Amino acid sequence: MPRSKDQQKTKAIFDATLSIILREGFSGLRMSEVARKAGLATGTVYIYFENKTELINQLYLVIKRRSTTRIFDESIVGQPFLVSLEKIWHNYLEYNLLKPEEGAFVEQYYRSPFLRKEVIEETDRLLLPIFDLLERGKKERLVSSAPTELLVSQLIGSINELVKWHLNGRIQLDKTMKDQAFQMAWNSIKR
Amino acid sequence: MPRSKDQQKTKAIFDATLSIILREGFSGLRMSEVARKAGLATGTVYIYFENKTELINQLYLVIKRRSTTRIFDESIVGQPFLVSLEKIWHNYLEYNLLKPEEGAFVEQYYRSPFLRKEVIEETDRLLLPIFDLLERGKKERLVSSAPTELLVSQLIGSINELVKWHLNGRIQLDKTMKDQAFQMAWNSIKR
Amino acid sequence: MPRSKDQQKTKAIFDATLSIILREGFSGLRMSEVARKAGLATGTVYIYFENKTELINQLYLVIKRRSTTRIFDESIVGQPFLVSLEKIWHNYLEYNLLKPEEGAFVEQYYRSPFLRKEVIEETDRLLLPIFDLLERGKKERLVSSAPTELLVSQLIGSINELVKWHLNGRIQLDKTMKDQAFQMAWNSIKR
Amino acid sequence: MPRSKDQQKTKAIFDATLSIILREGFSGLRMSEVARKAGLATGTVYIYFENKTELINQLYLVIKRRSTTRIFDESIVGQPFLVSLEKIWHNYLEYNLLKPEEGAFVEQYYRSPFLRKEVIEETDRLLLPIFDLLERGKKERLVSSAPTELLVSQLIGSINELVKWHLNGRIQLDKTMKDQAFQMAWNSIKR
DNA sequence: TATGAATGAGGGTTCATTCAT
DNA sequence: GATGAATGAACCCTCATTCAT
Repeated sequence: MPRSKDQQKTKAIFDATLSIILREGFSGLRMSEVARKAGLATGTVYIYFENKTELINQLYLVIKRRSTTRIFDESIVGQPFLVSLEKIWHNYLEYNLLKPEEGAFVEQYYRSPFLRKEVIEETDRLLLPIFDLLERGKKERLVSSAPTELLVSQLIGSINELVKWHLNGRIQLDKTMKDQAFQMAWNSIKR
Repeated sequence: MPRSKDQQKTKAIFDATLSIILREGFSGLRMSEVARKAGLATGTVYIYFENKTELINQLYLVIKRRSTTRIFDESIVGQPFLVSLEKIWHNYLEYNLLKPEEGAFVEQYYRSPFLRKEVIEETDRLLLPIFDLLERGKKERLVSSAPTELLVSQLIGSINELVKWHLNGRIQLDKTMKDQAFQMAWNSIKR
Repeated sequence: MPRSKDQQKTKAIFDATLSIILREGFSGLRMSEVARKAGLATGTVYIYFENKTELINQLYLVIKRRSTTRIFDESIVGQPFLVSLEKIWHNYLEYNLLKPEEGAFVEQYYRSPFLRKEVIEETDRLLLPIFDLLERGKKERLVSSAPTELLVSQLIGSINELVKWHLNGRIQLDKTMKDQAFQMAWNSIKR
Repeated sequence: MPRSKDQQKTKAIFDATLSIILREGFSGLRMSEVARKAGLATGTVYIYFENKTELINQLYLVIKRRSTTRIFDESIVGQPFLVSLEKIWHNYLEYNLLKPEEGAFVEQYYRSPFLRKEVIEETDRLLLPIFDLLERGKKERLVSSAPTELLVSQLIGSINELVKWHLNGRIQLDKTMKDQAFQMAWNSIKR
């Protein structure tokens, strides 16, 4: 049995799901529509995913793993603290700009009846590298001694909002703007 | 004369709606459940709101108007810039801590199929006072010359995330933590 | 208690009912709409009529009685047969052209779940004068010896259809056309 | 391969619809009842018809097309005028006696909120053969010179009423009665 | 494995009728 | 009597899931 075929269909289903959620939101997500957009029959989706909840949770996991991998890549290893931080900060921003559908999905997942705690616990752990990095920054006396959770939340929160305002059209994010935003972020956490 | 339309019932419906959305999310919002929780018959809800969309949009408007009024109150008038800023910052934080159900509602409204553009346009205008305040801060050479939209988005984004982490239990928001958070916010925008 | 007030309201309710049925059909008939159009509160309609069924049946009776009175008036008494027949034929036609809403109502009443057999039995008896007239025509050797029911049905059926086609716009009913139609009717039953 | 959409089911739905309307009238037509009577789940009806309106309009079209085909068949071609006319007249009568449910449906459709103008326009065109036939009768100097619309309406109206009176029990339609009725019809239009 | 018709519980909305004022 | 807000059963339609092919 061609495992490759499976992979393709799984991807088609994920892509279809994301594009529907970006356009119509979670409540516009119908399994038949996912199938149609993925070029499959409705029943086929149920061969790949036990049910809608499973599909959504799997997709959440995939997105979180993929995005973290891309964002942290090798940015951290063996680089000066601030270089790493800036790289990660930009990676995070760019990733969210590039994949607005994933952002929309993740945000809605949190408030959805599909959310599964174990999944959240697993994906929370994906943030460890940024916690580690900031701890290092503290040790190097570069970063404020405020609790790391606070530092991380503020970094993330401000980027998330930035992306929203950009997608809204309230902010036009060019190079300068991004640099200013990073400067603000850095100012907020630096010692 | 029959009983006349009742302000209290409107409130009961709004409260029921919010509490359901906090617990179950937008997709768990059933009109029959709203009615039950509000102590009314299903049909009665339709006397007060033409349909589900209308109920949700009206509620959004009410929440936004009420919250902005509370947050901005007289904090701005005739006070030194930084005093105003800190007051508003704390008002915003406290309001969101006090009414997590409203935050949950507002966040989901944005991605919902119920969203109506005119409503967003109206509520966006409610943010004008904070824009004005920051412009004043710029004129007084206290605040960075970065675009005001950027400054506002960063202030808001970081508070929103802070509240989320608090409600998640990832952050324990005591007085010290709040002060540190404000200090970070101020550091990010000050000149 | 002023009985006149009652009469007026009853009439207002009947008129409202008819005008709604003409525009929207039986299935568009809502008690609240009847009340609104009659300038009354919903509950008031229930003071005058026990329920919807009662309202409709009363209205049917009133219409049938009124129309028969108008159609037969004194046309029959002491006039030559053909003069009576033509008068009645024209009365019937004109009445239906004048009150299309009553025609629409009566037709739909027959197929409705509101129909009550006793009412039909009573109103059927209203047709007796035309039966009598045709019997007289037979005795005077002016009219075909076919069963009177057949004769009556054919006279009525052709007028009803004529009115429908006129209201549809498929036929433009002017004086000539009406005379031609009567001539056809007469030709169909004359000996 | 799944079961594929089924002609038989369409028919079952149509039959169920007609039988309900005959017994209960248009206002007694509930989609769930249609499904039950057709031996299907409610949702299944919606696979075959987009909604109630669509079901009713499709049914109207099918009935009108089928009945006209049966009524006109080859009765008209290459036969003397009066032979054709009598055949069609009888066909029309017999069809309506045979399918009272279709008559009931058609009559109510006209007054219903489901009526769609294009459908009426299309089905009106189905009457063209009888118009043509009568024109031919006029050319052959057999038929009165009255407007063809008038002639057609009178023929149709009298048969419709005849059928109603028969179904009511007011007329017992045997062979003799039918012949008399045709004679009346012919007398009404002949030159 | 793939298909898509079939299922039926469930949700939004309507509207005849009631009843507190 | 008059009012119109309140009630809740009932109806239309959707959509996650199943299953015959």
